Amino acid sequence: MEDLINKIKSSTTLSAKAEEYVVSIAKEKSVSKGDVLIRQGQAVKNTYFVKDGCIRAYCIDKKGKEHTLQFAIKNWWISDFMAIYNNELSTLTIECITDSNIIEFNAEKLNGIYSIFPEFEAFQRKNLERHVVSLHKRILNQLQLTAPERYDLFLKQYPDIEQYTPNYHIASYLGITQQSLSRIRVENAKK
Amino acid sequence: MEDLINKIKSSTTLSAKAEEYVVSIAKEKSVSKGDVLIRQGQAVKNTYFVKDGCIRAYCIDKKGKEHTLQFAIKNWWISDFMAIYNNELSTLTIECITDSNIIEFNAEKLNGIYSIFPEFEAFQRKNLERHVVSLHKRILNQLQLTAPERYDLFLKQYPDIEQYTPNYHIASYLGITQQSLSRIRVENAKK
DNA sequence: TAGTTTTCTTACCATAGGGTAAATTTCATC
DNA sequence: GATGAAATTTACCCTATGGTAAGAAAACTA
Repeated sequence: MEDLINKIKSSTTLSAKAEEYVVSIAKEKSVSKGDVLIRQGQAVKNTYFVKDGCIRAYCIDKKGKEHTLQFAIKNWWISDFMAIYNNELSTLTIECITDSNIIEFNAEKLNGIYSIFPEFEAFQRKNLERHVVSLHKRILNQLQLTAPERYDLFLKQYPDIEQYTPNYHIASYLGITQQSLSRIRVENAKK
Repeated sequence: MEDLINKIKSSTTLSAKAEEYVVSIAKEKSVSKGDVLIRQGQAVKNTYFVKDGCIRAYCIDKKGKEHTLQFAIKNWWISDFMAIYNNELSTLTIECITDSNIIEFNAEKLNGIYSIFPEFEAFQRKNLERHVVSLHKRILNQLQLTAPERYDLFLKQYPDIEQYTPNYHIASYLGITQQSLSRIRVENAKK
């Protein structure tokens, strides 16, 4: 919980009351590998802050194939933001890849925080700006890098994620099959 | 200018003073096909609101190949947000595809608006939420759709953009070559 | 440790898309 | 309308990746 409070304090002034409010709507939880926090097609009730562990967000297409949109590790947020912002049912499934410790927030209350404590607007605006930048970068990477280059970059961005997740989730994040990723890894090992 | 003011009013309360301020830092301009508003590698001074016309943002990779990140048409914003938020030099070039009418904002002043008129925080937060959603969707489309499917979707999202821009810019947005797009178009025409 | 399941690798063939080049069409300008 | 430039299509071959399947390795579980 402290990590999160410090994270918030680092980008906005946080009154004692605001801090108290955040703590009051937060629920610390331990979850197990395989647990599903949000299921595709259902209403999205919560947003999660990862204390430790590894969680991923994916969607399943018509053919039943999974596509990983995001991995969340220590100090990251994860939820189906599309569903929350558009007030729709979830298109994503959020699943724990490892046993994890998380902080659960009621998405509605967290969304209502702006009217109670307007100082959170700036905090969230800055968060969203960073989020937009990272998504822009991901799109540009997808456009201009080859699969091996994207894999290199991925390993740099998530240095020790390989110990958390099977490779086929990484392949699904990169937009290739696990067989292709395996070939890339074999090529890399030769060098 | 009215379009923009109405757009802002539709998502935040706008005091007379705030409106006055926005107008005071806005410069309406007519620009010509081929004009470059922001150049890759240089400082980003402005953010643009498109009144009409068509503008695109692209980056050039090591091999000299262009990759289109965004098209902006009527009522859209365009700039190098990565550069602005990270306070870096531009990685994008913003170029007018057609003669256009735009409103130019000094990016720094627009960024300083939050401290002067905090009511803009909510406006910008909501903008950014929508932006995040659209980027998420684009990434998911890239992951789960084939090139012909992405092209279909593109035509639905930008119904009459074909009259503005050569196909090779669309190909570059979709992440394929113009030759591939041409093949797709031939296939589509057969049906 | 043996057995079972999961993950990863390898192999084979099929295919979409890339690279280069040339032909064709469309568009702009005189 | 004639000329030249720009954009699109077509053709050729090549490569990266996909799909399916099977085998090998690793990770669990009893």
